Amino acid sequence: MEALTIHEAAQTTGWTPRMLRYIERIGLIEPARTESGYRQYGAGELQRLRTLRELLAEHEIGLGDVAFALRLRRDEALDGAVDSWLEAEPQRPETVSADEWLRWEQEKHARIIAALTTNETMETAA
Amino acid sequence: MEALTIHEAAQTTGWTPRMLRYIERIGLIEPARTESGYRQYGAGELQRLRTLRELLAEHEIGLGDVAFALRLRRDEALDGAVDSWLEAEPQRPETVSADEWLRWEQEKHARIIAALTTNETMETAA
DNA sequence: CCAACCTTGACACAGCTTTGATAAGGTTGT
DNA sequence: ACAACCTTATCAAAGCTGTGTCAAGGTTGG
Repeated sequence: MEALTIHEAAQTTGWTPRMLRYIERIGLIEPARTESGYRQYGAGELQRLRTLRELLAEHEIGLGDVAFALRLRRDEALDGAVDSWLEAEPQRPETVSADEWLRWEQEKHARIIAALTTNETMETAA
Repeated sequence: MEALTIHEAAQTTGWTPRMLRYIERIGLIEPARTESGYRQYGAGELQRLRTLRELLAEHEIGLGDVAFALRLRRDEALDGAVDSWLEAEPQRPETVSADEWLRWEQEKHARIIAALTTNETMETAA
């Protein structure tokens, strides 16, 4: 036996067994099962359970939000529909020039990397 | 002057004034205001209100879901964090080498003990 | 100046989400 | 063979979402 049971996994990750089942039910983490149906949490799942906790805490989001993000990623039609609805959003302070927009897009990637590789709040306050 | 008041906008879009205020509160559609604070719905907003209805109905999602998608789009750090968490999704026990597994097993007990002594919110075994 | 709008704020309620507890029964290791 | 796990299903409670309605007061147009 190389995987942890649900109680062991709960203990090492800080969740409760109940929540582990719930997290499975909403499709976030689905551990393998033994012949007889016992859940088996492997190292990958344990790691993801821990980072999931951090994700929720650091950004004040809920499990349902992550589940929705997953749904977006799996349902291309939905993703496109939502995205194109948001795309039309005329909320920007003022219409930016094509130049500014291009630059924004180019810097976007760098900002994401930065956000992921630093633990600090990025105060690149424009 | 071609902007509609909240009641007029509600009637032409199928929402209620109450919901239009709610939709504004969660950041989805924020109409301009007159000097005295009256909401002014323009053609663009009316169109978006109608397509928002379709979006929700066609994909069985809620306003909160769209609000979250908007948040993702505005908060790059959050978007990156969620995305990278989901990225690791296909991780399964067998993706981990036997070496790592062995080490994991050896440390398992210590981890559980540590988790128990540093996190007393889980006094299960009730 | 008055009716008919608008504003924000609050109370209310159904329904869904999140989480716990408990029951009835199967699996496992010693 | 028995304790200590595991499973699913169900009941329950706290909290959030979506929505209506009403109140107190400001704005507007005829």
